Amino acid sequence: MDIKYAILGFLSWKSFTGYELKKLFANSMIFYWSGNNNQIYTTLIQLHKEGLVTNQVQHQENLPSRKIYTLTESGSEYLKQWLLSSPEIPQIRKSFLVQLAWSNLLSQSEINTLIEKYEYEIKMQLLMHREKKRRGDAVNPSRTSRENYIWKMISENFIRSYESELAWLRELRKNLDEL
Amino acid sequence: MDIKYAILGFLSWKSFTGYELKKLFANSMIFYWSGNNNQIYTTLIQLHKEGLVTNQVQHQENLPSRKIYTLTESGSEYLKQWLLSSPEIPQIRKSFLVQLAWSNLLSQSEINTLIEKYEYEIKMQLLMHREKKRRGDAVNPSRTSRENYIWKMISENFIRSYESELAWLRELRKNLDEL
DNA sequence: GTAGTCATGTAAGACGTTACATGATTCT
DNA sequence: AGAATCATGTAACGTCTTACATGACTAC
Repeated sequence: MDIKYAILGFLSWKSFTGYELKKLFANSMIFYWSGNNNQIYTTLIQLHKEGLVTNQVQHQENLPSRKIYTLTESGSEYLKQWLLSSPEIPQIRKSFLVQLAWSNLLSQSEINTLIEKYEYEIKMQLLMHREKKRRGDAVNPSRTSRENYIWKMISENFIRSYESELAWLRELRKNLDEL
Repeated sequence: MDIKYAILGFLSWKSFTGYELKKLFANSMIFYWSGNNNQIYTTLIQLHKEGLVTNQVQHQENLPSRKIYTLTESGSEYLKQWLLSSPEIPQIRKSFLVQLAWSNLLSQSEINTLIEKYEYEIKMQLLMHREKKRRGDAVNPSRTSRENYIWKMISENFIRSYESELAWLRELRKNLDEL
């Protein structure tokens, strides 16, 4: 999948500048791109060339001008086509599992340390996500109750992934200790 | 993370040719790279330059020659250093969640179709993994009971991820129907 | 005075994929 | 006859990341 659909999605919510989009990407987990300049600005320029978005330059005093991007009719159509396309299977890459796979080269205590470090990282992620959900400061267009529910469930999806990982880790540790 | 550690890991198990490694990657989920020629052969050449592996050319009649790669002492050291390094957090990319996020543009029945398609894909993945585990034909060095257990738990990790996803999907569907 | 925000853009490079290239052998 | 396996390698390209570049303003 491509960042362009995520950008078109944001613009289907409301108009944004590249700078604003960049921050939205940087602060979200669902929209998993880093939010680096290169990708955002060049994608916007390309979408503009293809007529999927228009922009309006807003001059400001004492601040740089901003380009406010708006979705066009054909942009909306293009996005909708993608929304209806068959979902891809999740791409899950856990380099920790690769470390574990070759942990035969490590001692029992080195393995335990490795697992503990990973467990700590996962717990931190979980805390972050739970805190974001609790504070309700996660991005959420919330145009309808359905949309609001869907965005909450998207947050919940991440939380459950981490919870499932922790449950798995507890079992792993317990059985390794008994071995 | 880099494919080179995964390759060094395989070679810490036993010697392999590039072609064999390619198939190992293509058939495994944990070692999530596609197993394309370019990456494998060029990485092996680079590892050889760095002295982390050596190779021995084996000429065969009626078949192309093969280069059998073996881990060196310094390759083993290099791998071990990485094994001891702090695990990265999992990289989870679910483009389906991006589709869901902007599903405000879709009708209720279009959303349901989308969810059903995704559910089907996840179920298929789960079946595949369960079947692989049941048949016991998944790659597993199984040099010690500890290693055998760890590799089984790695398979289990994938199965649980998909099970957790399905449980989440059931809840999503149920509540969207009631909304 | 150092760092951060606002705002846009470019350059260089890492990582990964598909496809191209060769050529004999074996299976259906 | 056509496809797959064995075996190595290269080319072209897509995607994403970090870092560079500018310049004014604001906050500590």
